This record gives sequence, structure tokens and C-alpha cells, in this order.
Amino acid sequence: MENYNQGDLADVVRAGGVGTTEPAPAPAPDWLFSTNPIPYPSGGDDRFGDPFSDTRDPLLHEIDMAGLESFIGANSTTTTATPPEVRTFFGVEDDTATTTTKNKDVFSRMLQISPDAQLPASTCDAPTVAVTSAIGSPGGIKGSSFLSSDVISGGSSRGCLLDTTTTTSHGIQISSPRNPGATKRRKSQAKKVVCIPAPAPASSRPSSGEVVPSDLWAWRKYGQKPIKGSPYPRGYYRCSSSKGCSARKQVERSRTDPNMLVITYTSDHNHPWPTQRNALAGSTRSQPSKINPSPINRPKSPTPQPHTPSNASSAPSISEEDGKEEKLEHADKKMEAGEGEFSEGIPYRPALNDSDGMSEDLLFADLEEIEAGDPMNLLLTQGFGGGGDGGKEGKPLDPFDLYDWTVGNSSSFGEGKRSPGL
DNA sequence: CGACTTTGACCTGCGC
DNA sequence: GCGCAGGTCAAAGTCG
Repeated sequence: MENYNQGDLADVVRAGGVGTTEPAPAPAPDWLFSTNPIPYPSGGDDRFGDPFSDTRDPLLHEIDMAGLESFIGANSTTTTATPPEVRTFFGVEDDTATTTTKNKDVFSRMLQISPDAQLPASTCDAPTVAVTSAIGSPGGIKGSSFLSSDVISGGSSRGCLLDTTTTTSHGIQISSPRNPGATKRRKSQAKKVVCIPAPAPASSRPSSGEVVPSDLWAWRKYGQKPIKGSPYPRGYYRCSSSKGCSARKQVERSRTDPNMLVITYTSDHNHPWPTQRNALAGSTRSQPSKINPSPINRPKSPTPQPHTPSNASSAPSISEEDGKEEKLEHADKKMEAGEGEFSEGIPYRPALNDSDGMSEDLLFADLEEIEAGDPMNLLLTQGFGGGGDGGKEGKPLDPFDLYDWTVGNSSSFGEGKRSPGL
């Protein structure tokens, strides 16, 4: 469900006004929220060529809007044109102020999407939550888009998925890389840009530095390039869950705000969520045990929901600066010990059933678990600051800790490590 | 052994 | 048409 369809890129991610390199002024621009209706769940024809587009994002299922309200809470700098749905979603309403200060902080760091998806790096410069409007999209912003793992789990509090689903006359071609049709549309290709606060500038890890949020999908890095004008390199990832999957994402730090990570999703997954262990194999490595996403990542629906990463830009990972290594290690050990794969409060169990056939019983049993002890759940219902993350030793639930930030796909993503072809 | 990361080279889109 | 910059490939090396 990459909820964006195959429309023109420009149509897909269209934000208004804020320029690219200039940090946006504090007040959120009008384009932050779509004025269009937000059909949720999505459907219709803007599915970006994803056969699974119909299915809702599992993550979506994880959270109920009510929870979101409190979860997303207050801060959002919203805008005038914010539709009720959206406002509610982001807790724009005043009464949502129940969210903790942390929550506010988190959102205060949220991103905005640049009008041009091509310039993601500059999009997140402003500490605001921006949601591109679904301009020209009959469907408007799809719920799943909002509730991507990025937004919810990975970025949930820390990031914002910007996705506008638009159907344009162009249509997108999802084809093999070398396929002219695909490569040709460099600028017209639909993309989703997600900005999330980055754990920290790669400074702590000069060479391997980037911290890439994980998500349910398995991504394999296939390239990295320095971007002109940006001190940070851009990493290129493709979905490794399925060979034929054309889903890709680019990860880079905002040139103006190193604390922000800009993730651009291109194309869509042509397969269901990875349910097999091996499908996540890669991610395990790059995102050591982290994959495990936060509870939120665990698909709630009985059947594996195809889903678009786009929504999920990320799952929880531990901040690099926050003792990520230790935590990860801990998590890994737990997994190995069978204490629960994906411990750390990460309910996601990809291997539950090889064939997507997780029984409802199991599923719901899991759900109960989630409801009972799921950090995200707590988060959603209680706001940040309180609950315990399953594996976090009862530490206060820090929104930032919640996310298991990967070490930039492990060791990769070293900044300036590579200067290929340039 | 399989999957991932790294990295130089190559290809292609896009602006001038 | 040219050159730049971005995007992808693929070989080599690494890791669990």
C-alpha cells in the first residue's frame, strides 16, 4: 500500500511552499495538511501499482485513531486548512495536549516535505510536521500513509510521513532499474518522502555513521553517493524481501539539519510483508535485531498485509547516540536465547507463519499482548513518558528510545566514505 | 553459505 | 550537444 499511486512524482509529494534549502519558518505552512478528504482505509486507484495496495498497512492496524490522537499529540504545528481527520490524527486539537512534553518535543522536530521530492534533504529543515496535501488526488491522503511505521513506529513520534497519493496521467512505471521507463522518470517518479529525526549526526561514528531507521521490510543497500551541496551522502536501498520487488528508498540526512533523516521511498513493494525469517535476514544484519520493530510493527490483521514501506519508514531502532549498540546487543542476545525474538517490545514476528497464514487466534493473542504490554500501545494511550518498553528495563518510555534505530544498516552509510563516480 | 555492505564504474536524466 | 549529478550495477569483501 504504498499509498501513493503511480502518479507523477511531483504530484505525489507535493508540498507547498517551503523552499528547499531554507529552513522553513516555524509556523507550518498551509500545505502541511491536506485539505482533501482522507479516505481511510485507502482504496481506489491510486495504489501505485501495488497489487497489495488494498490491504491496509499493518501498522495502521496497530494503532487506533484514538490512540493516535493522544499519541501524536500536541504539537503539531498545524495549519489552517487542516482537515478534521488530519487534525485529529495528529492531535492537533487542543485537547490532545494531554500528550507529554516529550511528545511535543518529538513533534517539534518533525519534518516537512518539500514540494519537490527530489529535494528531500532540504525538506526537513523546519521543525514542523508537514504533510503534503493530496493535491489532485481524489483519494487524498491515505491512512496508511500516515500511519506508516515511520510515523507510528519508527518515526511515530519522531517522524512524519509525507505522502500524497495522486493519480496523474503520467502513471509510474515500476520496472527493473535498467529499464528506461523507470530510470527515465527520475523526476517524475512517484516518491514518498519521510523525514524523521535522526538519532544523531554521524559525528559519533565518523565512518559508518549513518543511522538508518529500520522498518518491516528488508532493505539492502546497493549504493551510496555523496550529494552535491550536502555534506551527507545518500544511501540507496532496495527491498530485499522479494527479488522482484522494485521498492527502493533513499536515506540521507538533511543538509541543513543533520538531526533529520530524509527517507525517500520510490516505487512500491510488489509483495506482502515479509513473513519469513529469511525475508528479514538482511535487515537483521543491517538492523540488528532491531527489526523488530516496535509493537506497532506487528501486523494486526490475520493475514499479512502488504504494505508500503513508504509508510513505514522506519521502525524502531535505537539511537546511535543512546547506547544503541548496547541495546541492540541485548536484544540480540534475547533473541538468541529465545526470550522472544524481537524482544524489546517488538512484537513483530515475521516467522510466525511462513505462509502468511497466521491464525487469527494467534494473531489476536498477540494483539492482546500488545494491548497489555505493548510499549507503543502505552505510548498511544498514555503518551510518551510513561510506559515501559518491553525490553527496556522499565525505563521511561522515551519517544526516541522507542525507536530502534539501526546503525545505518549497520556499518554502512559511512559518510563521505564513498565518493563514487564523483 | 547466503545475504549484506562497500565502492568504482557505468548509465541516464536534466539543465544549460 | 555537452557536462554534471544522480541513480544503479556488480565485483569484492564482510559477517553471522
